Amino acid sequence: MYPIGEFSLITRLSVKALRYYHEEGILVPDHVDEDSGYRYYRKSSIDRATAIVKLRAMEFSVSEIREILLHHSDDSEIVSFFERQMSVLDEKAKEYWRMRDSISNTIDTIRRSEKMINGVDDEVLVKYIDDMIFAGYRFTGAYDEVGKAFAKVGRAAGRKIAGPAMTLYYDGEFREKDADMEGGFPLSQKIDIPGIDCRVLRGGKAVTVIHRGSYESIGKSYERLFARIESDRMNPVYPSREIYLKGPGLIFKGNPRNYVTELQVIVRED
Amino acid sequence: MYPIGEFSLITRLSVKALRYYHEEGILVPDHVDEDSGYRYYRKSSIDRATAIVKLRAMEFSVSEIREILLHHSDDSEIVSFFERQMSVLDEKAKEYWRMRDSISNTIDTIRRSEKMINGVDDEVLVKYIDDMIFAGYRFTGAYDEVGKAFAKVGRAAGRKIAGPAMTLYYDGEFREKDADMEGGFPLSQKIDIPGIDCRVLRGGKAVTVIHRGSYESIGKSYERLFARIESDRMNPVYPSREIYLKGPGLIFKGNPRNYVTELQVIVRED
DNA sequence: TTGCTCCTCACGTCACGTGAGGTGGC
DNA sequence: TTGCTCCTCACGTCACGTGAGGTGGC
Repeated sequence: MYPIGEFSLITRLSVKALRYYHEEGILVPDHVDEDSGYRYYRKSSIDRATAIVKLRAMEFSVSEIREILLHHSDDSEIVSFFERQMSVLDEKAKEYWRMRDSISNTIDTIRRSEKMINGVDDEVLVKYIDDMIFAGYRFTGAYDEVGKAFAKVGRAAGRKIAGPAMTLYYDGEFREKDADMEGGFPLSQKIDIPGIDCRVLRGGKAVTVIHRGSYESIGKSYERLFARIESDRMNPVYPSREIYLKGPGLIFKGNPRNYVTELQVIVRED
Repeated sequence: MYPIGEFSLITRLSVKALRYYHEEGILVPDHVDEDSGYRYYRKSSIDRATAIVKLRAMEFSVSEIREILLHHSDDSEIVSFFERQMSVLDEKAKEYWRMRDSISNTIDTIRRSEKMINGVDDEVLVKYIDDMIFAGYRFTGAYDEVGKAFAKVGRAAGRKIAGPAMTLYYDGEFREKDADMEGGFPLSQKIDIPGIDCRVLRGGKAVTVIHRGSYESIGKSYERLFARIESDRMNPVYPSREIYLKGPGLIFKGNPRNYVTELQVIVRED
């Protein structure tokens, strides 16, 4: 007969755990001294204790273990318990993996954004834009409704997103409630999802400018950009583009004064 | 200003959760009526609430969220929190996967054992045994020390184990304390681990018998087996084999009366 | 007498869920 | 007056960990 301390060393169960298992009735001492209340365990109780250790390691709850120990004494009888528990653990593993993956995605997005706004030039520039794979959702509405397009395309493209959100504007003018526009993302690979238009978006010579601050004041940056187009006698080609290098984040909205948006208008010289 | 119920619908946080976040100071109502104690939230608090929802979905604790919200208001500032949390979730996912895998292994082992004892013949038989890949650990000692060999080989071979535990006996006689024996498992693939001997174990014509019950009475089954070898004038080739078709389980020891062991002695006819 | 082992409360954990019992405005 | 929304306790969760304060045998 072992007192609780020795039995604890043998079974690698803490003294408190042994007392708890006694209380819960899944591992009752073989003898309890009436005067002192000391618990004593027989050698033969070691098997039961190690079975409990193994079942706990499989994350069976104490009450499930009670159920198992009450009715069964052979491995082959509890295969169905194992099967159920396996799918429980499987789900948990997958769930944690999904969460991990989502955080990883978030980190990537933030990092990409940091890189892109690193050392951008605030002057109006003429530059050549590369072709890119782009997935977008086109609709007619108010300018601030574009968020739903990002959400739609974002869900569909997931890990294939390769750059910041963009909006394409098909009208050559300002329209308060019925602007024709398309929100989406550049991708690393083509996708084929109904309702989403994924194709190669052609680049070319473009006039661009960086807008810093909230979207309300974006008109002033367009003014600078179109001034240059006129002075250089270039012809704008629509859709024009807005690229949200840094906008509201995934967790925090952030301070709009720190938002960074690139405006791009492809031009044609006749 | 929204009362708590409306704010709950907007943010998809339960009323109780909102009260708890108030108590914990991470989401304080914008106004609390002094008389009634009613909580009211401004529209501008929705962003903070959705940030909390997203951080909770990443399994940040409430106190971590308090820390984050106290000092930060832009995604780019909390990348290090994300990185730490990602590795935490990564570990959890892997841990659950290991547990899942271990249960899956346990199930496979039990199933295999059930299959093998299904319809075995209790008579002494002469049959041909196939070659097999076998990994074993050979040592000299008492018969009941073979468990350590199974543990050693089992850890090394893991998923490659393809059948029940076996012992090979190299002495042609009974030896109480210094038997020369080897414990191990048949494998599906060769392994190369120092200290463990993995090779093809040759089969051949053999005399076999099934022993049912505890190992203490195994002598009687050997008696039947050797009686047949003698009566048929065959010559035994060592090592002989014991195959534990059903022995103590991974969780329960089970009842020794239900143990099933196959004894095999390869024979040569001159 | 001192140390050691053991005992029984009692409280804490973490993020809420679930009543019980009561109030104020439409 | 009735319903509805909200309020504040208070207790429960799950498997123990962590003291506090005390006892019995060597």
